[in-house]
Amino acid sequence: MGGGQAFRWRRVEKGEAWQGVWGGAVARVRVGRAGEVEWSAPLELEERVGAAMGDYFAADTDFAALADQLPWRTDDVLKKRIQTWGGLRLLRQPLGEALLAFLCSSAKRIPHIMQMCEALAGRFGEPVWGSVRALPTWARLAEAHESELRACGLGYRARFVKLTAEKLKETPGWEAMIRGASYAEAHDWLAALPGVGPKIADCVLLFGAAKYAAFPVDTWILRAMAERYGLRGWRPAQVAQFGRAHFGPLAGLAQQFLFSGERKEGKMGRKGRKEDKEAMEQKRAKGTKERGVGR
DNA sequence: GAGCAGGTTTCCT
DNA sequence: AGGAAACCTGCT
Repeated sequence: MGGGQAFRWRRVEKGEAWQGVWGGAVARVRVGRAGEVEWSAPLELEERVGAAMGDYFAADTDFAALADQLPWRTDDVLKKRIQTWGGLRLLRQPLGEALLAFLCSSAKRIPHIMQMCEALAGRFGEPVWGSVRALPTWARLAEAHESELRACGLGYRARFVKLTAEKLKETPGWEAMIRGASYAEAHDWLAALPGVGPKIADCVLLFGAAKYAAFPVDTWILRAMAERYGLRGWRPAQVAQFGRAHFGPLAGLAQQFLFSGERKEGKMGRKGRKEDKEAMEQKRAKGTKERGVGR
């Protein structure tokens, strides 16, 4: 839940459960005594949430079976990650919400992305239950003023949200269009939205449209692929292409296994990060002919 | 308290 | 094409 797929889940009940909000639903999830997943929702929302749960958690998808289709038999790195992260799932979030959340995510850490989402929901979202509000619709965001969005802590992203909202307004059927399109078509369409580049487009498709060919390349994956697959010095677009070629049509699932492993290790020690940075520095120094040291 | 972050755009060479 | 720099804000 804290894996960076969705940003509206938080621990509740002394950390024994998670509470999440999506669409018009709010639910709590915990692991039961026998290891089974239990969920609950406010009584008045129970029916609606129950109907939405399966879709959100992609209950119809057997991720273990999908993971088995990945090339782990010839890839020890991947094999190890799959063994460690066996229960991994890819959420199927409402497409518009995924787009909004990841549009806010650029150059930000998870806690701040969560803050931005809360602020947007609090200011523009419809009430779901008690003080809990949903993320705003894109139609509502199109009505918002950029200054109001900035007040939600979006910074320069506020302009992108506003511009994207206006562009989406011109294409009312965009969600269905994305769902029906091929990965490549959907990716290119999304990446043409203001503030949406290749990484965010891939995240939206992977977590909001179940397009598993998407292979988001962020700094974590860039580092993981550099270190574990010998791709030092490769650029994000190249790594993305490698990922799709190497891991196949389920590359996005492989990405999540690698990503989870890398984040876990990154939290334990920053050594790898430092080394990588030094390598980059050296590379830069080599390619840069001294041209005035301004500053 | 300067530097940086789970990127993208824009402006350069 | 490909590399920097700029863009906001909160956290370390």
